[in-house]
Amino acid sequence: MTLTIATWNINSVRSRIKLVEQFESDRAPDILCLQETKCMNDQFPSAALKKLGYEHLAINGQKSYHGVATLSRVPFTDVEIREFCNKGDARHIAVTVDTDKGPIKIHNFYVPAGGDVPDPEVNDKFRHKLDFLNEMTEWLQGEETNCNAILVGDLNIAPHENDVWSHKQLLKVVSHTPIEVEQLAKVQNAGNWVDSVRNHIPTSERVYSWWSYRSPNWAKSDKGRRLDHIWATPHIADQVSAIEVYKTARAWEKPSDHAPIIAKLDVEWRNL
DNA sequence: ATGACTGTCGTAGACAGA
Repeated sequence: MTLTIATWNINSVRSRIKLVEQFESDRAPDILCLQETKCMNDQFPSAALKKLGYEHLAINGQKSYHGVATLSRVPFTDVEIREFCNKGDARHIAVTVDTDKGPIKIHNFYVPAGGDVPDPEVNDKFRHKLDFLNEMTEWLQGEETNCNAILVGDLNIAPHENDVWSHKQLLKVVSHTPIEVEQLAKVQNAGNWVDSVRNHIPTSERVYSWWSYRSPNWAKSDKGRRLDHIWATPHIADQVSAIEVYKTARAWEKPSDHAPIIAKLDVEWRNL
């Protein structure tokens, strides 16, 4: 038995509940981490998701914006929510599940997008993004270093040259600027995280998880970015046997602008 | 041509996404 974990920026869970159902039917991940749910907890379509087999729901929503949720067939032994930058934003939730390799903590993050201008002096949203990453770094290098963990989500940064359609043209575009890439590396180092997607797909190959709505020929022009990530602590990273970017979902009717990413782990969770 | 868009709230158009 394996454990499959998916991350997907759904861009409104209420508008795209049918797409979540389609994804469950196609790939049936055991744990599905959603970002940009865009609704308060009492508006969350819990009943429809429980029908899909996701009996265990960890939800951190807010009105209109942001919001994360972790849906699971596996029971949680713990749920934790952390607020960043004292803004009251719903951008993180962590669950813990029991496996034959011991407990695994699964962080689900939605990092701020950062607005248009990549200068913290003139753009408060960019400053917020950098502050958020700093807080992540400080927290992760604290008490979070010694347990088995996975960190997924829309981190809104494409770190490598082949994580964007044009490294040169995006160097000054928020999501691929050197300062962001550097800050993301600090977060990664702080938790000793392995980039599981790049561990399975070499950096010489292009990988994207997001394509703008503004391009009607998004598939043909393929001007994407890898904004969504699956990281794991070293021992768990060794158990990741497959990675898939489910690009099919980006071509569905009324899609999210992000595609799901799936990791398959050789980890036992049933009948422990 | 990095835009030719999209969701929420609320009922027009601002705001956010990235």
